[in-house]
Amino acid sequence: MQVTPELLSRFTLLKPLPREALEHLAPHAALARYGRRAVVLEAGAREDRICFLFEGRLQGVGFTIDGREVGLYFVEPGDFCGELALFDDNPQPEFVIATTAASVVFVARNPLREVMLQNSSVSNVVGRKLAERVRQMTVQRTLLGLSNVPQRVCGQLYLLISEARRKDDSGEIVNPPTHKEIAIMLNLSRETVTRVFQALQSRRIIRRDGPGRLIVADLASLRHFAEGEEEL
Amino acid sequence: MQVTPELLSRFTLLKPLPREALEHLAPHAALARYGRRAVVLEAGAREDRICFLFEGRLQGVGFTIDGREVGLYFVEPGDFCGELALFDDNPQPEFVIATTAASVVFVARNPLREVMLQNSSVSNVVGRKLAERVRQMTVQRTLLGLSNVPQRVCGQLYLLISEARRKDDSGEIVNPPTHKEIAIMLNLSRETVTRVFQALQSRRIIRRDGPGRLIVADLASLRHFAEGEEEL
DNA sequence: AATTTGACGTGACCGGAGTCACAATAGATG
DNA sequence: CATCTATTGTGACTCCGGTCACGTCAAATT
Repeated sequence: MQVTPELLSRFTLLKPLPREALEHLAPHAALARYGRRAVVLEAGAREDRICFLFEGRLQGVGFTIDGREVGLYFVEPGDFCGELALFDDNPQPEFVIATTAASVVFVARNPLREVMLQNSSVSNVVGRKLAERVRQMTVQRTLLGLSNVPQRVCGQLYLLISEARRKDDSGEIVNPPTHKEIAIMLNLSRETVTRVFQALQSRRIIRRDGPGRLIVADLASLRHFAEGEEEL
Repeated sequence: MQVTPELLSRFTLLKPLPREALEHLAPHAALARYGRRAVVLEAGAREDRICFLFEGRLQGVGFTIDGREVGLYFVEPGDFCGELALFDDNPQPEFVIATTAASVVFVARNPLREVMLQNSSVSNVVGRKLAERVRQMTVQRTLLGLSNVPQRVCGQLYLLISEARRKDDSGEIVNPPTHKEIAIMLNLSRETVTRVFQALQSRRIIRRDGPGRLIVADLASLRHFAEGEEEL
């Protein structure tokens, strides 16, 4: 399917690009749709394209040597993944899986590399994004250091909100990850996540709103629990 | 203390630079020495320099909200840290601490940035290095997914060897981290790491050689344990 | 040499998260 | 609508790593 420069410009990474760069990239871009649980990027593959998420939610997933899943990061609409291919030719280190039905735009690696090298301001943007990814991984890793497990879950929920929009004293998470998907992010079992969710629901801090929406009714309380000022 | 271009060229990141670039950087570089436990880079600070490790060992360390230490990565001689400052102006996300007496070379950020932007091949090198860091963090995170704790410790030891030199069926770790420093890398208590080390020593797989050297006598066995083919 | 400090070693206890097993939904699919 | 599958919910039990409380030892510091 053909992709217009306008569509490309809707991604924060590509937005600052000059019009001509976008027109140069558009022929090398393709739209794709994935169902839940589909593999978007394959670990170990020498991917020659970058993946921009248009709608839905993706998750970077690794596997331990004993076959256990490890959650690495979530990808929100407007963001992207597989960007390591822009910097070197090594294989993609982790799987990227659609946690919901998702539509993505693939942009071929080499044209994007060229644009990046010619336009040093673009290079800056990509570098900044990669740096941002490192910071995000650091925060995620720090979450794992919390010995109090409910606190860990609340921290993850809080991260999921700040990444999405958040208003006043409440927020919402669209296309929330399943308990299992949250569990592998936090090195927990699915049951433990379920129990924490139960506790939060009974305290009216969170609430489901249909299939694809999780409402955080009391953001302040959530933050208290995340910061350990109160125990669940 | 003044730094010569020759000294700068001994770092893998700077080695490929043309002579004139090194001469341009040298006046903006300074040598510094740190004692054990000294803070080399401060979290939250807007560092305006990149840190190249000449000898010793550094560790990136974060803190959870409840004050617990979290180990993020080790820095080996020849490598560097604080490189996020090259890409954006956000503060340094984590502490970098000397786990042994260490000598480092600081290079001012802005001159290095200029060299990086002018010489696109240099920009590539820095980008590759950052990508490498992301891969390394991914591996480290995956280690944490292992439910078998001795396996986790063996995996970390194995990583520490591959980063240093490794020959035939044995290897050595110079300036090995303390048990505590390994523990925070793996979300374990110091005592647990000690117990695993005891088990490995009694099986003649590892052995201390003076204060600053850890010998891995049986690398094959270590790998077996790391890969879970055998249980400790 | 005496003292202090920090790293390492080791046992006992206990809490809490993993595991297992199964029930109850809710979404997909025919 | 009926069926099937994935997700969520929940209890019971187990076990293993954290915590605490020491002791030992080597190295640095006075």
